[in-house]
Amino acid sequence: MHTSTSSPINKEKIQSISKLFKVISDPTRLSILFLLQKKELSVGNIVLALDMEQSAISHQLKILKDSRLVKARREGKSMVYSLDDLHVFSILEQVLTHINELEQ
Amino acid sequence: MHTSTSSPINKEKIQSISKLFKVISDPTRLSILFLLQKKELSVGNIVLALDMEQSAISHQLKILKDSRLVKARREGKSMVYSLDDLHVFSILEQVLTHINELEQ
DNA sequence: TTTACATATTAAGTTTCGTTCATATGTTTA
DNA sequence: TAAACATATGAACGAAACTTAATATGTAAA
Repeated sequence: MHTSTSSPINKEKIQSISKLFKVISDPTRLSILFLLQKKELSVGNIVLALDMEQSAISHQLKILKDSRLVKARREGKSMVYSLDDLHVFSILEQVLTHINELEQ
Repeated sequence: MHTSTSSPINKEKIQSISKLFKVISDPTRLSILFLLQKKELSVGNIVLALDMEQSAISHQLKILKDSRLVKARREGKSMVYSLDDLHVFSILEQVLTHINELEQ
């Protein structure tokens, strides 16, 4: 099947795709996504896991949330984040396969 | 199958993945990749198709080539570029599907 | 109802990145 | 071999993005 026949690639689509890739091209955001694959986590726990400033993590979480890749809910004083887009994660796994193959 | 069991995600892997995504997160480079999916093209033809400066295209082609996503061969006075990594293109197609689903 | 805790937000500072301009390199043709 | 053509390269500029520092907001506990 050709992508070109089923859905032509116009400029808007290029923009959408590049925006998505830009979001998941930052190491911090990528790390957060891989962390959340295992289980949902509070901001504090993400900060601990990645050993970064709380403010930096919050900024990146906002970008992930605005892109609808993660969602958040309040739990007492904490905010608990989890993946909101499993399809994107399957893309990440495919890339991991790609990287692993390159290593060999 | 868990990625975490088959291949743990360490910092180097995160860096590799983010580098790859960074390369394909630029609209110009993405456009070039989609153009080359259909057929190989000379620099001049890519310039015509995207209506951009020759220098800008050359710079982006270099980045794509350094990342081993495209390859080049000389043909007379021209350089002809083609995809060098079909696996990355299958990732792009999956993303296209993702985008198309979001539209509906 | 203060105080402590957890996260979000704003602004500033620094770096990274893409484009443009000018020019160099390489190839063919006259 | 000089001119024309095709592409690559280096420097400079502006914009975008990430981090940090300071502070605001929201929730629970004392």
